[in-house]
Amino acid sequence: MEKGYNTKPKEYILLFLKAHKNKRFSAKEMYDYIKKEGHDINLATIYRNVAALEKEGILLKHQGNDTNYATYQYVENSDCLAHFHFECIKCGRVSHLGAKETNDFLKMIKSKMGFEVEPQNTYIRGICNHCKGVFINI
Amino acid sequence: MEKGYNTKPKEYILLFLKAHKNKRFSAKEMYDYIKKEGHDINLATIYRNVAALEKEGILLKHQGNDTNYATYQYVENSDCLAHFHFECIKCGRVSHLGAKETNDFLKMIKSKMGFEVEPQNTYIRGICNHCKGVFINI
DNA sequence: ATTAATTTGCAAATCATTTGCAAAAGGTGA
DNA sequence: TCACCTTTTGCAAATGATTTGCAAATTAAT
Repeated sequence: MEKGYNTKPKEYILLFLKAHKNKRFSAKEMYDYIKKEGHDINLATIYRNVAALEKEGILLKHQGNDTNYATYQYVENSDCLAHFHFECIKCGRVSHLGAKETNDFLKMIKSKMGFEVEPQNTYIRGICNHCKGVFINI
Repeated sequence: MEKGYNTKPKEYILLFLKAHKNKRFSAKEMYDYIKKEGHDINLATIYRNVAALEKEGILLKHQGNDTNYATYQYVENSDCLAHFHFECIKCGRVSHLGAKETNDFLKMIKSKMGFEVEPQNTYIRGICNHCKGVFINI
């Protein structure tokens, strides 16, 4: 769960982002949407909250290469959008890399290469634990 | 070659970036360096020039995920030191991830997942800089 | 309810980047 | 080389996203 106090603004932000999973919104967009829903909120509060939520690993932050503002999105840990896949070149089994590790990697790629990666399309190929005999063979 | 007029400021910028290949600099950093070299230049001029040079594909632009400013770098077309590959889902172009980044990722995978990855078989899919209108890095 | 710690709202501050405009410089062709 | 037209520069002001200081409000625990 999220750390810190449970406040109205934080709740509005998370409710909104969870209701629009896997889409990315700028602070201003969240602000407008939440206002439109009839709730009062302050833009600075949104900035403070998304910064904290990102640090906690609850939101993903994106800095577009062509836009001058950041966007944030809520992703389920179990969502394939959030992670890389492994495909075993021997048995074809596909496993899933954690969202956190994936995100660390995405950040690195982005900062080092300026490359925009789409995890859901990405399969990393190698030899899986089964086929290596590390665990039990099928 | 670069388009447009050949002006002093443009020359200073390119000379500086070419003298520091594969490193990235913010507009302000270029400004400070060029000033320190004893040349006069204006910050707005730097912004206008790097924007143009990026459009021409001469410079790579990076928007760091943690910084709120863009950086630019001059990259040789022939630079290729990688094992990991990027495959653009738009144009199919394949580029190469740096050896350092590849290795960092391999280590992470190994320690987190016990997974043995074979980089040469691995294609990471996304949208390449070329298709984003930035630069080709083959 | 009291209290201490945290968070909010507001307005002002920051900071990177962009823009308008007049002056300066580049390139071309006579 | 000079005249001419186009592009680029420098400057200062504008913009736009994000951050910050601070007093007031809210939270969670006692």
